[in-house]
Amino acid sequence: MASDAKTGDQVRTQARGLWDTPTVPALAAVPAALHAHATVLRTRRRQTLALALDGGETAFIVRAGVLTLQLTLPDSSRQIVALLFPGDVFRSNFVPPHAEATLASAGAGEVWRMRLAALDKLAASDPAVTRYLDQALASQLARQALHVATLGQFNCEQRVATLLIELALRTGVSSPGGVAFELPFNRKDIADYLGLNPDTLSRIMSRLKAAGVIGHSERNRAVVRDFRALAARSPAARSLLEISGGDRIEPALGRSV
Amino acid sequence: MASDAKTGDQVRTQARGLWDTPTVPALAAVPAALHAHATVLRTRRRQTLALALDGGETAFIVRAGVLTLQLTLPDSSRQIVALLFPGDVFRSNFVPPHAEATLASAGAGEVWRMRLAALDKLAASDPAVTRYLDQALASQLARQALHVATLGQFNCEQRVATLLIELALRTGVSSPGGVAFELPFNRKDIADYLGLNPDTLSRIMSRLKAAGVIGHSERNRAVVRDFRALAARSPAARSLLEISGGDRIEPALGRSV
DNA sequence: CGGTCCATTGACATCTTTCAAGGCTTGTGG
DNA sequence: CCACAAGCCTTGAAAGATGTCAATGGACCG
Repeated sequence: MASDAKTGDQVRTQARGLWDTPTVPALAAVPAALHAHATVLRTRRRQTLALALDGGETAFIVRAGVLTLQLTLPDSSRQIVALLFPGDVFRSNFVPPHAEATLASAGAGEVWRMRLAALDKLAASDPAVTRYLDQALASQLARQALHVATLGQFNCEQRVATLLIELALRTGVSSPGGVAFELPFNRKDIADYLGLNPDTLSRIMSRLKAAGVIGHSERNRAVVRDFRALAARSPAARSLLEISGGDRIEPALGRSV
Repeated sequence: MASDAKTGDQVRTQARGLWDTPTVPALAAVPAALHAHATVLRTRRRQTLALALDGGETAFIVRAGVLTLQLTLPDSSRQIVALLFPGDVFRSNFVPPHAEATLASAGAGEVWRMRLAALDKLAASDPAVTRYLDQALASQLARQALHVATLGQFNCEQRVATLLIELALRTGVSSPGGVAFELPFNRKDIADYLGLNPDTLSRIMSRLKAAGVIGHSERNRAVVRDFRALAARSPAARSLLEISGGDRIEPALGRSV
């Protein structure tokens, strides 16, 4: 079955796909026109971005790093509603009223900010911008749908596996021990994203470590030792591979999921 | 405090807001241009709508009734990802790959269908269409964010209360016993939307009935006897009121939430 | 009238959270 | 360089919430 050769290929393919090229197809196509009209923000870890720019609606385009969209409803704890990766577009009118919404940078990153009106105007005049916005939105909505399914149907372990896969695909780099990546969030953040509690999350991570799926690593970093085993634990693995990893990686893992 | 007068006002206002006028502001503004280019579909209860129109991407605009977007991932049960109400727009490229997605009509309704390419073309040439699509999308994303928070943070009862409020605001009609509305879904559907199991849902409903919050009613219908008590059980009540009910209703309930 | 489907409800199993204790990492100041 | 403090992470035990299974009952349909 030439399994040795295949394995070698997969590793190479993964390393390339995961690190050297833009992981999100849309990112490559961000129209230059946007840059000209946007303010470039360099964000630090945990920095929050004001949603309203002196009263007006605002649009954000993620260029590097990861943003979190947090929502706190009255008498309820915080939910991290979505993770925004490079290429993603966020508009301040995407958040519900009467909710405390926060856009925060998880790690260091770069964000382009502009007035919503300016973006609209740009979109109206430049078809490339329109196409880009459409595509970015479709990708985000698809991911949001997966996230909803994750929260609604998955158990603890499946949720954690799903997040690890998503982060590995987005920000992972192939290294001797497996795919390594930053965890730009602390336990509480991850728990709030996955709708579970930090203690439970910690237990799951310990279990995954014990099973050899992920490795021990420093604070704020993680290493996936056995990507297939991880993928086997998330019903969303195939979908995430296609969305985040592109076609390069998907065939390599198609069989194992 | 003139509370009698106020109560009277509230009831009248609610009845009007909930029934006689379009509940979604965006709906009123659906550009006529869309109608000319769309196929009008009359949907029956449980009818599914094919996502691809002979190979091409498709767009749907809900005019009447409620649609459900269902997602089934491998080795996982079905999740109803979103409810689509009149005015909402759905594009077939909003669903993730490698997932079995279904768009289904909950009750009888009317849907406009057109090719995505045709809609894009229309949006490019008609600013009113663009504005409408933007607004519809923003509203849907805001609701989706609430739904994520609902699934991630709310307990059973809060989730059920949230759905009841949403349906009451969208499709409810003020009647002697309270606000009555169709439940276009069976228990399993509701459970799949809220990420819980039908038995649990049944228990919650019984508890709400016992508490006098909702009334007994025929199959497929529900009556909210005490809207305030219901609103008090959902952290998302205020947000839903503003999104779905418009400003007419919100002040009336502001104090009780 | 009987059959079928769906809703309800109890008993029990399982999963998840809560609470509390302890350990590890990081940063600070001597 | 070490000691100490603060914050975060880990882990056990117990409680609570939710899911599962099975029996029952009620509504609709032929």
